[in-house]
Amino acid sequence: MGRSACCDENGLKKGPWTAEEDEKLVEYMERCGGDGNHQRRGISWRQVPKLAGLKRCGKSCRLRWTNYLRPDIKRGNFSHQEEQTIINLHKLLGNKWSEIASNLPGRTDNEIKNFWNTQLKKKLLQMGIDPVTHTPISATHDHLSAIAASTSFSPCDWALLQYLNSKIQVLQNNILQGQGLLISNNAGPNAYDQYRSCVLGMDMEAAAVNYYNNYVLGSSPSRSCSVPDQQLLYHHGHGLGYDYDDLTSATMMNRHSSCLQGTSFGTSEYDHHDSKFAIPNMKVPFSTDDHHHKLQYGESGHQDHQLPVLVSAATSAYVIITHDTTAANDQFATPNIPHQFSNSTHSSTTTTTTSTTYSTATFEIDHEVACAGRDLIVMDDYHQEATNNDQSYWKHIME
DNA sequence: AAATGAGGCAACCGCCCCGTG
DNA sequence: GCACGGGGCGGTTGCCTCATT
Repeated sequence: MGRSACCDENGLKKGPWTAEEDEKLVEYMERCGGDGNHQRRGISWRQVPKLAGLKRCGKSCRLRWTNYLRPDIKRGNFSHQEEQTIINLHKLLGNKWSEIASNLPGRTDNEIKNFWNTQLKKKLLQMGIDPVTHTPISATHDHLSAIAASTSFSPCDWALLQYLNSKIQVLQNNILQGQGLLISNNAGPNAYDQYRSCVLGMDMEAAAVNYYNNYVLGSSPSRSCSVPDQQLLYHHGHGLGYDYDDLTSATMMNRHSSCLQGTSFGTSEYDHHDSKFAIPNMKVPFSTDDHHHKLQYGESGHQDHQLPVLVSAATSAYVIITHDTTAANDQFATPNIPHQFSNSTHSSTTTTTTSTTYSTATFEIDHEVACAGRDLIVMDDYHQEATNNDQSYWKHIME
């Protein structure tokens, strides 16, 4: 037997709340000593309207209080940081608005849900990102998405798959160009390949062929997946770091020279300094384990804004560094530009959102640099620029 | 100036989960 | 184990505002 809706009871008001009703509810809640106290006293929300002198159902009171009248609610536009937090959490959690809200002090699930539905969704679509899957909208990626959804990867596999994806892009490009299935025609070994071969003893080319034959052409996934699609789908060389502290953010877009030209891959954000956002069962090369932390920055160093980028020989790439220049946030100077970009062309723009001003500089990684197999680590203004080609470094932080 | 449409957002609805008797 | 009530949650609705015609 279904339960009757709480508002079905006779004489109860529905619809928008008046100032007078708000006042009564606030007065009652204050009398109770704040949120939750009435519950601690054993008073249910159902009793609240009676005690507060309201002709509303308890549920309506609860919603009005939690979504609007609560004193700790933050009003006003969402900041750039909040936006990014929502996007990142939505990527990990989906439509778990309450869970997302719990990470945004002063914001309610309803508010976040509305903000997502009315603004963020559109924004992502404009960027060419599917707001449901957070993956680039393209046939190629849809195909890979389907594969990713049914396969599972160990931490090492994850890194491997990034690499394999770059190979697949090459393959697909070749197919498009009628060149056949030559997996290594234009991609010489880079430092990353060498690292994998030498440290892990893996034959990358063979692995790529194998992967492509079995999982792409053969569509024969045999493992279960614990890694979100988008992590697989972001092209090898995609930026993986993201600044949660709103000082500098960076996005890596990677495109293949022809088949993917013009395709926006959008952002690939991953909070690598706060484990609560970490994707389960995934260890990324730049994980913030203490060992790495001390190794790179000493006991008290920071690495929150470190943005490692692996650049495949098969790709050209852009790095977009977005720097928040909102007065309140501009505590640090402009981002360091890694010397890898010193000879690269770049452009810059300044964007102002409702609450944030940020400048965006785009740097094209020189193809020769990419082909030289440089493993780039892009640092923000907070830290020293760092470059690391050192296999021992990667070995260190990946183990 | 009036009509219309679009977008934003507060509020509601219905389902689900969990605790309790 | 079952029924019930309370609370929480996500999806949806409908009102309000503002821009456009």
